[in-house]
Amino acid sequence: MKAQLHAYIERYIPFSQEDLDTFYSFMTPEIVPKKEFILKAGDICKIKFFIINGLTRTFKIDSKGNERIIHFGIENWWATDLESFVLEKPSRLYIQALEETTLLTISKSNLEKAFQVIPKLERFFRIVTEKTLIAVERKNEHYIKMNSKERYYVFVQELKDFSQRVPQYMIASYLDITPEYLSELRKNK
Amino acid sequence: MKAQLHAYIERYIPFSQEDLDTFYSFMTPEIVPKKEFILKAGDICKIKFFIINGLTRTFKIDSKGNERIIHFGIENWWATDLESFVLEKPSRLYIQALEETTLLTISKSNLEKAFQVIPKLERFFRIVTEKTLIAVERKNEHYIKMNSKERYYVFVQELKDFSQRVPQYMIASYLDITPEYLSELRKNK
DNA sequence: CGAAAATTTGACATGACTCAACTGGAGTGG
DNA sequence: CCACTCCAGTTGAGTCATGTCAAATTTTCG
Repeated sequence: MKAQLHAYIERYIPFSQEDLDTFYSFMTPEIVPKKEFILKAGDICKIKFFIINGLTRTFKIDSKGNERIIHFGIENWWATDLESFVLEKPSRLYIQALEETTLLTISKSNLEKAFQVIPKLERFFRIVTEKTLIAVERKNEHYIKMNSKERYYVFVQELKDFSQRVPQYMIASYLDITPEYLSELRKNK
Repeated sequence: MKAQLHAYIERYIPFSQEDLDTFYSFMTPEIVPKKEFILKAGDICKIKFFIINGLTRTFKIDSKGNERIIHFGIENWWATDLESFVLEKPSRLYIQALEETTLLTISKSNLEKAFQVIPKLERFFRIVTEKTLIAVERKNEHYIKMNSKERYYVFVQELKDFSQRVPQYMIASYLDITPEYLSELRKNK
């Protein structure tokens, strides 16, 4: 777990074993069973979760009461409601484990301490945030500006194995399609 | 101009006059006339632009040849194609001044130098990137998951004065609606 | 095995787009 | 300062993609 975190960080910056030990000491491992929530709307997101393995989904409830999946999280991703975390305001999002998921958690206060002790972590999180931003913008460009059929094919093509782990109605939700219509699309392949 | 940058940075971190002088020495001011492009698709985005005043739009050309506006940029925003800038690959975006626009530009290599000389800039850009990510995600949540009418009303409500500076067909493009249909929506207010 | 959840099917409704034509201002040049 | 052009915005007719709702079918899992 520690080694995995180390490898992940070293993708972006050089990081000594000492730094790793220090950073790791601010974190708490946690195993979350399937279906359990790690964040609920209304709560303030005070913890960042680094996913060691497993699968999460982040979703909100729209004005009609439907769940809308915003993104999935897999190993080596951070699951957080950044808006809630940064601004310390109640979240509008839910984050739920779809499989048994192993996490490394770090509280906001511990993260700030870590920044003080290991300044290069600022660089690391700057880069990680940039990567996340790029991914989010690419999703928008890719998906939103296509019609449903294109979106579905791009999704399946890019994430073939992943699309097996998730029920179809969740993929529909993520792609902003009704489950019925997605079913239609699959038929007329 | 320097003072404006200083005030902007100090929103997020304390920043001495010396640091400012150093940082500023890596930057180049530039005035871009209306309609001019500061980035074109195909080019690699090697420069970050900080907008002192004026107005830009970032857009792409979709598969049908239509312009799709991704976002606007006003004073105290950074205009960049982050994906192109970070990964050094050809951009798919255009960035164009809609009004005469004053910019502070910094090249990627100068930015890296600045990070080395002023490590706390890492923190600054970490925070700025987080803010940007929050804004992008909020746009998605707000706009994309609503129907056109709702999107339009939210937009006008939140950006009333701004919506005056921009022709209607650009607002339509930003909201992902055809200009004809937006016209329809406005009528049935 | 049985109940609950997920997927499919079909009939119908509608939001949003396309295309073409028209209107009205805002330059621009003679 | 008029005539002309050009561009943004509006209108309307027709169409299509996608959504809604309700029911049937299949799959999953305790």
